[in-house]
Amino acid sequence: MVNSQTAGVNSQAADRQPVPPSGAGPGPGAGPGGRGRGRGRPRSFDRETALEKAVLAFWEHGYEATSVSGLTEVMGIGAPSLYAAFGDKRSLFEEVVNAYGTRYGSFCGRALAEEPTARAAVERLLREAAAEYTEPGRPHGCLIIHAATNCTTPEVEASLRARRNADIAAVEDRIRAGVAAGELPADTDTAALARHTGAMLQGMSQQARDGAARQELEALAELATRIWPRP
Amino acid sequence: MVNSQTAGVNSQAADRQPVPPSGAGPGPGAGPGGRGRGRGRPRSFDRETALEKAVLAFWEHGYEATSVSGLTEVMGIGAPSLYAAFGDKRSLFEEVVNAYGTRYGSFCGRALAEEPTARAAVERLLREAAAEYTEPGRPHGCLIIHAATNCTTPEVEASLRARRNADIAAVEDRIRAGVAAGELPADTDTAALARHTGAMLQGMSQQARDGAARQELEALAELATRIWPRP
DNA sequence: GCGTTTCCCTAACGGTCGCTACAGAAAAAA
DNA sequence: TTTTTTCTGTAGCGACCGTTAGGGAAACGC
Repeated sequence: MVNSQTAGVNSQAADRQPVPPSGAGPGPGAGPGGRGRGRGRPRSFDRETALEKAVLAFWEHGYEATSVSGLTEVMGIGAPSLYAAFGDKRSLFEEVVNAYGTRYGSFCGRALAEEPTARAAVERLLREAAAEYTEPGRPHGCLIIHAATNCTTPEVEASLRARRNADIAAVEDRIRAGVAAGELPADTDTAALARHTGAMLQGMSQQARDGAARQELEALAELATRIWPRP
Repeated sequence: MVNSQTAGVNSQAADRQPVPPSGAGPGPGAGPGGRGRGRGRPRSFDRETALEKAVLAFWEHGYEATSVSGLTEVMGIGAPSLYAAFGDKRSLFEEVVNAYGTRYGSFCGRALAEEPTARAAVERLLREAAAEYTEPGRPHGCLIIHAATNCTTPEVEASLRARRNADIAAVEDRIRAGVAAGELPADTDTAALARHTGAMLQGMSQQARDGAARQELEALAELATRIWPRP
């Protein structure tokens, strides 16, 4: 009665893949949209640009407070185009979170991977977070931390929570590697140090949202590194 | 056309005062509601009990995600009774925040006021926060920190933000007093220490929401105090 | 040119939101 | 008792939510 179709899930099988695994470069076809060759009319908007707008919207207002009509407005497309290109709101948000991670959150992984010691890695992580969280011209703080607190959709909340805990686990892995390498005492409480790093990141993100300036967050980062065992 | 009344603000001038400044004790009249003597039918529910339920609901789900229908359900009253007793959703939330502060957040002010030194005050503040934020049988974390992030009503978000910043300012006042008393070096960066304390509280609150146990938060609190100038 | 395929726009769906008119019930005051 | 005042339950308001038919319009392969 409500939906006389098969099961009313989704009738049009649009492309909807997060990112087509095309070869290197911007891909074939310089036209707008340009996702290789299709049979019919090509998309009239740039998917990546629209996704970036969605990232900024979700980043600033969070999952719930960002309405689909608000999304269509900032993305410059109609609701049916949004649903055809990204699926429903949740899958768009999922894609947004991934895009955020690669475009804005990559400094975390880089700091952990590129620095020679665990201590230097965490120091750089916190220092760069102070800058990232207060970068002018974009929302302050971290999307992963703030976009899905107090959410009526528990799965969304749980997904970001899992991401946060995974990030802390990554820090702990790096610290453990430092202990194994002999940089840190063998009895170092790696879990506590990692959790402390995560708590500092989360506190800094909240402070950034509450109006703290970059210098203040950097002072915070500097303070936080004092707890480490003397080198 | 929409509202043929005067301005449609509020027709019934119910009592709606947050807490009647009655004398000490539970007040006159042991009956349910018992707000002195009124002329008509007395309220059939206990206002304080209902408010406490609202505190827990807002605490757990936040301002936006707590619907009025959800509130009426947990409070055990109908929507008109809620509006007559507490005004609209926002003023109820305001009252909830105040009630939370006096019933669950008072440990902050006590720690700052009762300890002999600034360092001991902050240490106790963090240690007790670890316990408060993970207390079984009630929502984890802090309502002030989490109930109005990503809010479609900017005033509500701003109100809690102001409260957080005021709390940090209170910590800084205590630290400054410690400097003035000679407990701490005269060149102590009081603002940074206070902000660090606030960031730790916020990080601990988020960790509590993300599933951290009391012991883990206590380890965090212990770590955080290492940054203080040696006594 | 053709037909086909896909996209975009308008409009609307059912559901929930915060909020309230209205009438009836209940208790205090007379 | 009667009168007056207030509370409570039903039922519904308009607005917005996320989501989707359905009908042109546009660009492809041929």
